[in-house]
Amino acid sequence: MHEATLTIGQLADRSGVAPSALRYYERLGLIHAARTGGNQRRYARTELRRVAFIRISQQVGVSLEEIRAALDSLPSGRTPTPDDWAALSRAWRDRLDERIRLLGKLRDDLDGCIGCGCLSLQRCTLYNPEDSLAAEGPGPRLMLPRPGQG
Amino acid sequence: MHEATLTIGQLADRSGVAPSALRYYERLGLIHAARTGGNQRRYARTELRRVAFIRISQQVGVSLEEIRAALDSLPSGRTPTPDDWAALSRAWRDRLDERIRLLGKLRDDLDGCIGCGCLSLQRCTLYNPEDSLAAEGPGPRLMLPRPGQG
DNA sequence: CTCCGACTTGAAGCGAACTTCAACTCAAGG
DNA sequence: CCTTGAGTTGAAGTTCGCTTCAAGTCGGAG
Repeated sequence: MHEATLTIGQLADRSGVAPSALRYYERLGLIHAARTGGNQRRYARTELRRVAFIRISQQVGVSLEEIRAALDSLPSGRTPTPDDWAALSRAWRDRLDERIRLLGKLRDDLDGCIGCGCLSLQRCTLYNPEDSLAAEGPGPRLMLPRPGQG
Repeated sequence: MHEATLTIGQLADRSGVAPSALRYYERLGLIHAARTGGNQRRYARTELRRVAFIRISQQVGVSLEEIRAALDSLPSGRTPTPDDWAALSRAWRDRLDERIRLLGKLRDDLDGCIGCGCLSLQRCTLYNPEDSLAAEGPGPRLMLPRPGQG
């Protein structure tokens, strides 16, 4: 016991991420696994940290594609140090600040409009909260919480 | 000029929402339109306010299904008053506060972890920010910014 | 009346992030 | 050796919030 590597089930249990999601992450190049003779995945323990970083980044509102790009920027030769991870985390700080700021503004405006009950389209500050309304391309696009795009 | 009703194109222009989206909202029962003899939609001006409410609610992070439920709770007999709209908006306040609070906590934790560079799964407060990790059902589900889905 | 742009419909597609399924192999215990 | 649970694959399905398309109709100007 206390093996050096983890099976996909073990990584799933320890990270709280479903095996199917882990395989999906691997297809996207977010995590990596060695293979046994019988073609089963064996994860290094450092992959736990990668998975943690992925889930935290998702909470910040970053897409898997951007997360992949961030992970690719980790030093390739050596095992990433705490400082390496801290640098990546710092990169999300501004994202998070901006999201919090926009939501805060929305709340303030909503409070103001609860007072007046206006909801008038062009007039109300609520309706054009300084960005949004910039449609680009097909597919679903929400105005604020958009789970990955800018 | 200054007609009593709006065509779908006019409503689209005035609300900033694409005609296809407006038809979609109608299919979901979020907005309603009368029809001309030739089967074209004619929107009452009050629909403008409904559309505004829908877009604002989306920014708060509410799903179209929940928005529909909220709109259904408006008085059916009369045209909604500013107070009616204010009551609905107030209902989203708590949602918004909670989202802001969670993001704020994430930011603070992220700051803490930038200091230590830990990202350790079970130990780090970042990884289990008091809720999340409750999978239910198929389909995509993000942990925080979830644009509407549970 | 003709024309053209705006409108109608249903069905299909898209993008993200996964899950589910079927059919199969591997690994460990008895 | 046999069984059983865990792992493998590729393909297809799911959810949300739309957009796009094709094929046809409406409506107002000239």
